[in-house]
Amino acid sequence: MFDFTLERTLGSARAGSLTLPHGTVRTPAFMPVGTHGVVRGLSAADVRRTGAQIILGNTYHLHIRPGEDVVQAMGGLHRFTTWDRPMLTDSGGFQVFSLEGLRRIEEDGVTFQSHVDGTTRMLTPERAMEIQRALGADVAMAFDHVVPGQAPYDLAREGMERTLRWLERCRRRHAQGDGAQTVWPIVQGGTYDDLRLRSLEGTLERGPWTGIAIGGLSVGEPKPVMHRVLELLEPGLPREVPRYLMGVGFPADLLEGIARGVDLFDCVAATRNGRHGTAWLPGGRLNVRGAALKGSTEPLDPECDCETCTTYPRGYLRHLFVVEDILGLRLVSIHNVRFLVRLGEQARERVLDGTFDGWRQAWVRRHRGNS
RNA sequence: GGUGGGGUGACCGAGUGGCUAAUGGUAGCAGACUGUAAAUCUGCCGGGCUAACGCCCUACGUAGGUUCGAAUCCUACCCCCACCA
Repeated sequence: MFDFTLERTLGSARAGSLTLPHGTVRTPAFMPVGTHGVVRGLSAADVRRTGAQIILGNTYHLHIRPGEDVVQAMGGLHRFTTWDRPMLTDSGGFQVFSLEGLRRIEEDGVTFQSHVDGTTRMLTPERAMEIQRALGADVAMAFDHVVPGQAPYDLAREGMERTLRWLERCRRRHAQGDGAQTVWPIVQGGTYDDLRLRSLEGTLERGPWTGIAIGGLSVGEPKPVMHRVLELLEPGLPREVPRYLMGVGFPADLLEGIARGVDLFDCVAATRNGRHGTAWLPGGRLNVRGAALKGSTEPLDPECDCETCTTYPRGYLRHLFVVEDILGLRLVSIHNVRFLVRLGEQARERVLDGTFDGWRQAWVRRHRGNS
């Protein structure tokens, strides 16, 4: 039910096949984020057409609305969303970081003040696992304590050690389940090498795992630091399970991550930028609202095969943003998601045929700007 | 023809002697966004010079006037709206 087959390695880069209850995921792969059970603005059919093989949902958000009991009663997250391919739910650990000011962290768990209605909600490692079990995604994530990229050593250590203690609790609660779902641990440790290595060691001690995630990156730290942490961890990561770099990233980040041994990525930037009118192109990002696109009959990205690029001229997409029609948000989101999914597909081909590294370097060089 | 009201920057619209290159809003332009509190947020928005502080020019219908100083007061004219002839 949970299997990962490594098809080829090229330096640290890998190509593999991850089999989950709802299907197989060819890696490397980008996973669109569907926090509320929807990849914002896109229908399940839209997402399927981007070639996405697996999408995310979020424990915290779905617990608040509509409630995991409602989702479960409707047949689980797959039936609820009509997305019948693999799914992964994030544990709510990231909200410990992003909802700073609305939450209080204690050893037992985290008390959130709902950003929706202000009600108090408690998330513990056990609760996070129970909620995810009710949601019923293929993969559940361990409940972790994420700290900012600039976090001082003591805070990073506290978050890392707590994440390990919580991991033990997640593992135990998960062991009481029926085995229909797997759980992946998350390596923390901020930007500190010794903490990262201790986190990895402690995580592996509590294994074995069917996958392993690296969290707490792209949360404000400089890019070279993220690369250094990935390079530090890579040799110690088990070869036989997929590695998931959480919350990353921009197009170039995918390639840099793949080069450093990462198999799976997720990021809200594709859809958020899409809604905000920024499109990713091979040469860098483009402001779709920009006056330069007025009247343009060119496709958004002539090299892209997505619905948006094969159908609509730039001048029309700009118009949609100018008149604030929701179609514009959807079309650029579709393109950005397809852009990342396709980047994963291309990277996979290049790993399989042995030309990944040169291709990646040329790609990143061409893709100017820090997008 | 008479009476009353009104003409402010691309548009709408404040302002009724100095703190006003002129509140707000819209439109326009640029930027940000990385396990989604985000269809959001930020900046610019008369012209010229400057890396910047800043300096100069033009500007509140038109032309004069009063005043140390006017978008704001006075005079004439032009135009718009309403009502009455």
